[in-house]
Amino acid sequence: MTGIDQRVAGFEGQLRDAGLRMTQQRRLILRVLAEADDHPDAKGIFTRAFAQDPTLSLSTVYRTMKLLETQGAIERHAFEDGVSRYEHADQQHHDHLIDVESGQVVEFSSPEIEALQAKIAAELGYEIVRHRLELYGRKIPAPGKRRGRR
Amino acid sequence: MTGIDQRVAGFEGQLRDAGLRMTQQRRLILRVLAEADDHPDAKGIFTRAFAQDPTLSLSTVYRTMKLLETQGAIERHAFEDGVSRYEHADQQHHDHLIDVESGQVVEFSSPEIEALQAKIAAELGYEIVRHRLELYGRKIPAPGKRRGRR
DNA sequence: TGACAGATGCAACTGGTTTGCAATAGCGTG
DNA sequence: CACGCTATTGCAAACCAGTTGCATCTGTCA
Repeated sequence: MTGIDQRVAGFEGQLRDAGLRMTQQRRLILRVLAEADDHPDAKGIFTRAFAQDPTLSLSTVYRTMKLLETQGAIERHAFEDGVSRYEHADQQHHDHLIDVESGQVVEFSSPEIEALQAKIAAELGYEIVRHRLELYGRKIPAPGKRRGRR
Repeated sequence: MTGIDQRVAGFEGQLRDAGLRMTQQRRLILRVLAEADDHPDAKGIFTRAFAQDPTLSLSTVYRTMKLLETQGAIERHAFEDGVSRYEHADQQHHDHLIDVESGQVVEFSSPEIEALQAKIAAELGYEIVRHRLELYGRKIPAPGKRRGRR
């Protein structure tokens, strides 16, 4: 899991560079975030971290998330249910497809769509600062029924 | 303003058809909605309606909005600030571009993007149930216009 | 006009997130 | 390594959009 370790190191570096203190609770939260491959919300992060350190408080999680977000270390998304979910930002840009039945989040990216967005915005006299694209879908039963896949 | 009147009539028809009562407060809220050409939130609708009838309560606005939404008479959107904003649904599908400086909302639609979304979802094994596409942009100074910028 | 279920106003409540405050603990200095 | 300054933490209270229980009121239909 060196990938995770270096991700943690990256987080730490970002904080240090910003002149912030590296506390136990931040280290813990950073590790939880680095290990997450889903899109946990504050409570989820808190739960995972709390298991390691039962003195951690939820407000510290919120404060840390806000901090990391303004540092640009993580991204915050609010899907339809309204709660904020987080993911580390050390990956290329992508959008999300949410399975309406399971809540599972699938990431995807489409340069074509991005290009179209920019074109549309330009036609309206705008330049895009950021965007939000979420697809809510239902799994289609595999046609051939071939096994495997993922 | 017959456009508004017929929109109100449309709302009333939808409620009647659903076997619901046409109360004074609903009539008022319906009118406010029909007259709105922006994307007001519950408080905004309440404020406008309250000016006509100071006995109206905010919870009635919330209840009515939920009702109209399930009737399909209005659409609810939650942009980045998280609060629910509403617009009447008697128009064709469109997405939104939000001016990050003024908060102004511009509507647009792009069959090309919709098609791409469907294609992407299909490739991932999903069929789209609904989607959310919001562009956050900044107005570009008109091209002919001199004025150094940026 | 009367009866009754649906609708309203009010206040209390919810759930996610933020904040004031006193106590604690990084981190640079001596 | 101990010291001190200030950032950070935990806790509880506060916040805010939205919801809900309940007693009262009012459309609607006979």
